[in-house]
Amino acid sequence: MMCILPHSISAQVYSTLKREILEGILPPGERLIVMDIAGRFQISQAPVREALERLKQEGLIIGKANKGSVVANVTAKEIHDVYILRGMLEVFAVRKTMPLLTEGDLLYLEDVVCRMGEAIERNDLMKTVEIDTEFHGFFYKNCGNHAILKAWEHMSAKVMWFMAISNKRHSTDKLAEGHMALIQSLRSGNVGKAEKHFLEHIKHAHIGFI
Amino acid sequence: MMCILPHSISAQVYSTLKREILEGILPPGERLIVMDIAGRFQISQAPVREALERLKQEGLIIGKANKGSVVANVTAKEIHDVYILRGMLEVFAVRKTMPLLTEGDLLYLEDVVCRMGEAIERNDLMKTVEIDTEFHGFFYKNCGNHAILKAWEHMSAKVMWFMAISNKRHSTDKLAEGHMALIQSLRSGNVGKAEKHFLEHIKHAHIGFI
DNA sequence: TTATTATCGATTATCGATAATACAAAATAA
DNA sequence: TTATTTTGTATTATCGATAATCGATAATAA
Repeated sequence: MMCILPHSISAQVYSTLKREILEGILPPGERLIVMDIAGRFQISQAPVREALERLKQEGLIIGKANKGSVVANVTAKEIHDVYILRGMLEVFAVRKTMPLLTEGDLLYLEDVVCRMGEAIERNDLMKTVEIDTEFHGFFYKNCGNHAILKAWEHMSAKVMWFMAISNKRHSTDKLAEGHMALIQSLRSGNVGKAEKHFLEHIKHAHIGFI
Repeated sequence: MMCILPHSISAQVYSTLKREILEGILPPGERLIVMDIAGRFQISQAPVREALERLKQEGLIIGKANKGSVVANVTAKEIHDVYILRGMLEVFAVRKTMPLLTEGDLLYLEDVVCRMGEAIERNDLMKTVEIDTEFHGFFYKNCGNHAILKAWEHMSAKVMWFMAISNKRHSTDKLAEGHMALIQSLRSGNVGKAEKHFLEHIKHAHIGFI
């Protein structure tokens, strides 16, 4: 209950609206009227409300009481704020995960990057962004700290949004190579070096793309 | 819309259920049936679902798809995980806020601690916990990083829960004094010292009370 | 004019009922 | 017996309609 199931109606609405926000089809400031969306999907208001609630909690939309919701605005300040938080968390996650990495893990990560390369090849922006999130999410999932994983899950939608915006302005060519290089650092066994490498990677992803 | 308004029905249900969870009236594992709660408050299911959704997102309850929700369990591991995360965030928040503190801010914080003392006097556990959250929330609100404030808001309900549990086992006598001492550190102007003091305070609040 | 109050339209918040789902237990077949 | 299918029950997920709320605008009074 109240879990947004993969196949539930609210989940479909959530996914669709999220994609449209990330792709810019629903630009910042665009109003999201429950009844309109319900009509568009030919469903009742309840699942729409649930989907909007989740988007709001992830910061993709802003809702005012008894008024409607609008697509949030992405500011440089906000990207910077998230970068600071993500930097702290991800450095921690990499530090904790790295000593536990198996060869199987590294092969998995390389496979993820391969799939990312394929998504980039066919210009599939959404898939590219999703796979990037899968790559970084690996460390949050394996760092052994559930609270930090939750914090990542709370902000990952915004990170995806930032990435989608920046990748429309800049080339994604070097994205897969950059991740392969991260794996190289992980293989090196030098934790301090890997932490710095991830931080630099994040910095580039957030600040460099403004 | 979909903001839980202070006076909306869903907000009342949320507050009541949260209080009952924190006070232990609803113990871990207790099932929360939408229809039952709706009947108890003499309302329909919609606001109940909204309240449960929020409790779930805060980690106070766990919901399985198409099954009901149950009150979550508090484990030592979980308290430790939240402590690690909170330590990182709050040290950052204090570091950023401290140089900006005015005398008015310090007087406000002292007033907060006074009110905390009063709540402790009259054995008002919930109020004590709320005021503690207000005290620490001050730094998240003023650190200038909205993402970190959001992260705090996501975990503060759990922090309140941990505190409520621990304060039922241990005395709250020294709680106000402890916070006054924190303000002393803030007045000292020594940022490094204050950071360490806050970290020690958090450590005590989380780990020491298990 | 200016301030205050009343009305209106748009949109959410809430309602009560129905449909869909998952789990457990009972029935059936091998 | 053991595995599979069916049925039943508890509970959520969804529905369509009504009530409550907000902001803006119009009407009124000073």
